[in-house]
Amino acid sequence: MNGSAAGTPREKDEPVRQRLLGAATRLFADKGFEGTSVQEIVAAAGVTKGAMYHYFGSKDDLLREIYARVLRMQTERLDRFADAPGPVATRVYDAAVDVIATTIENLDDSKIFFRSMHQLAPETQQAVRAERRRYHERFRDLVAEGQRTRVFRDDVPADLVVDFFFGSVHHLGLWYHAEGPLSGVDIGRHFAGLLLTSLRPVDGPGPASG
Amino acid sequence: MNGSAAGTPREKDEPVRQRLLGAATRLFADKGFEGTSVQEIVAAAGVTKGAMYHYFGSKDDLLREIYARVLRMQTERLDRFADAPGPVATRVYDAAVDVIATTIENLDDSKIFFRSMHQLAPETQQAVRAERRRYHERFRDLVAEGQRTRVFRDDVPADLVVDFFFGSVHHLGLWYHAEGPLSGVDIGRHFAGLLLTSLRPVDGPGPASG
Amino acid sequence: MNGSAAGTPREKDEPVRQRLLGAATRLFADKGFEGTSVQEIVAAAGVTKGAMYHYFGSKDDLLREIYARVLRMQTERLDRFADAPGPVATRVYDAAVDVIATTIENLDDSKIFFRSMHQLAPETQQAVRAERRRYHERFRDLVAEGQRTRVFRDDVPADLVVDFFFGSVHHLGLWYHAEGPLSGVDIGRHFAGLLLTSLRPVDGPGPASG
Amino acid sequence: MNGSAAGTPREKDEPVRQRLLGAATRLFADKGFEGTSVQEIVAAAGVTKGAMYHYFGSKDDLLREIYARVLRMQTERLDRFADAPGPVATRVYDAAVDVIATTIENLDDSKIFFRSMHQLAPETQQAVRAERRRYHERFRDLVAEGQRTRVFRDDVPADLVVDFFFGSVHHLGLWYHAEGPLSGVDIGRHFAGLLLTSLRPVDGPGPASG
DNA sequence: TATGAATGAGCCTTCATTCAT
DNA sequence: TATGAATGAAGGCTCATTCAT
Repeated sequence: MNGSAAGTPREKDEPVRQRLLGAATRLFADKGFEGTSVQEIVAAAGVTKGAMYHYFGSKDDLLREIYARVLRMQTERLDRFADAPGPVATRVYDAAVDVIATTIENLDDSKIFFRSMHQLAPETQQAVRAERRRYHERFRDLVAEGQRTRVFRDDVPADLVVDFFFGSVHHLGLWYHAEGPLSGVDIGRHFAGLLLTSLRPVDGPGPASG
Repeated sequence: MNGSAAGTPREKDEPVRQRLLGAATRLFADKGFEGTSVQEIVAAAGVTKGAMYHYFGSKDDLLREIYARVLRMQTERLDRFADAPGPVATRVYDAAVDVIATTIENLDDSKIFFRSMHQLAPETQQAVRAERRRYHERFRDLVAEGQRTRVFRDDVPADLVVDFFFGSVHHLGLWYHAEGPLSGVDIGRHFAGLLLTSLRPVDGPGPASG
Repeated sequence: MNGSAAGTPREKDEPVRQRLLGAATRLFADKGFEGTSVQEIVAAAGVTKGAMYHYFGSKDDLLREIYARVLRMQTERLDRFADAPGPVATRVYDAAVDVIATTIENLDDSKIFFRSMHQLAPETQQAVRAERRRYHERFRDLVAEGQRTRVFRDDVPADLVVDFFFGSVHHLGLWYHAEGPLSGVDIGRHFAGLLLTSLRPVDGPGPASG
Repeated sequence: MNGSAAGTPREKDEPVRQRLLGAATRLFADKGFEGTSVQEIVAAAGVTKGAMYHYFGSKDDLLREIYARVLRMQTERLDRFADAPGPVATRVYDAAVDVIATTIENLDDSKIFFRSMHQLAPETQQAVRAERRRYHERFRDLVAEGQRTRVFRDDVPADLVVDFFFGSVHHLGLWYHAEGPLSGVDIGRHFAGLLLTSLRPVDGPGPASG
């Protein structure tokens, strides 16, 4: 018989834990992991230090959870798009639009991801990299499928295409602002369009021949 | 008869200052700005703390100098390529190859640049952003020139094209390793090729139509 | 069954805070504010640095508390004597004896007060000066009352009389030693006697005419 | 054949030394001895650190010189007044006026004297105290002479009278401002008048009997 | 006589974490 | 489940002083 008697159970059961993760995400994105003190996090979450150490083993633990949450979501979504029916070009396009729109919806997560990787404990860091690499390979396999079927040019290694595109994705947190005229999906369509176009078979690697 | 009499005086005139900047660059890239202690920097440079504070006003000052050095170099190089004669596609291609090769040659600088911006004092941060914006605009103007002259597609805003491409550039530090099979110029040619291809006039924005 | 159950809770409720203030007072008086390190204070109080920064925001904060304590006590005592019934000469005499005896009882506070004022933050300094000025004015009004009623000579501005007398008070810390033959009240009676005599109406300002 | 060829020799021979002492005096009075860095002193004097360490053995040495200068001047002046002809009351009065006027003319010296004593090396401190004590005794002997000759009341120890009066003198630095309406001599006459009056023979030690 | 780069010890403060309650 | 006092290590920085020139 706990607090779930009234209100949505999910949000009532672990409100402290969620508030802590939310506050930590916002602060880590704004000021960096090392630039944020545990005191600031618990103050922003409206709890005390003792409470935080009840739910999380350490400050690093908070960061680890944030990474886990991001990776879980990204993997789930990519799987859905990659496993969908339809031509490979469409699947790549849709997955590309989605990853950009999703990244923009969770821009704080993205800011943290590439800025704070080196703060994780070595083993955690390796685990994150491994999971990330699986994600990369999933996307690369899609590209390679397009290359095998002659839908995409094959003079650029598929791995390199993925690094090319995901650079643009990861960079979003450094320039995108919600106040601008373009929504996340707008950006997604533009970027995915550039990606698909860049993969069209070409005559040569140099500057446009025409 | 040492090198300072007639030879290159660079290594003898400011050896301590240069050693400090070098050590700081390496360490900041490896462990982050906040993860690196002044003690570690001076130990790596083989001097004492007092010496560091003789040449730099603070730890922040070291970071500021690193940013200034990067910006100066990047601006100089882009100007050279943008002002060169020849068709706009060639100029964009050459500049794109160069920025990637140069970034890879100075990968530590690149790692620091986008990870530690928020550690700079607000005014310094603004100055860096302003200088960075000028660089962005210089590149964007090249793209826009190509769009005006119908060499490039014009259904994607030139600013967005620049953000798309430079995401890939800035991301290099997160995956490129010198031990791989591809040199900086190799990567540059591949990425610049993808960029140029992505800018070819297209029928529509969706997944490749034909 | 310790003192905190029913006895005086003072020693048990805030032992660390009080020990810190006591140690700081003693050391600041001996070696000056800048000549005393936080390390020395916490060692003398038998706690760690972290504990000190749990109770006080900074080393300056300790000094500020010492000033506040002194000012509170002095103001309270002067008010009591000034508001007492009886002729003005008696009230001035009693207040003068008391301030001297009290100063001698808290000689460390007195040593700190006039030696370390310039170490306070500008705003704190102003607040202390303002409170000190109110004290001065309270005493001055007593003197002025005596001048108006012809009990005291009125050829010396009352403000100047107060500065004259309180110089002697503040100077106590520089020469008084408890080992001497005279108690605080002894000194108080002598100094108050000199003050009262100096205020007797006179023929002229020059050297004694008779 | 040194720089004394042009200009007043005295001021030309040791201009650096004098400028350093002047700058140090001003800064020590403003910010305290420990609150003033050697760098600030040499900057204010317009010389370099090396120059300072050429003329003075240490920062402490500067302070020692300032104390020596003050003591020398005060002793000289008191001697002149004490050894003058005339009644003892007049000599005390004149000496009292002079010490106040002189103190006000050199208020920075006075501020330093009582605030920074504890910064001197133990031996220097003892030497200063000894010299100071000789000064005190010289003045006390004047008072005692007046008591022996029945010009002054003798129910207050002469030593105490001197401590009483010199408290007022030393306190000047804490409240006197040149912008006020009263000159140094004005204050001197008022304070000396209060002193002389306070020394008139009285009926009893208590509050004025009338 | 004067320079200024370099030293090295020490200072104030912050902070993640623990633990008795 | 939660508190908050207390710890202890580490961090950035200042500064009087020295020394080769």
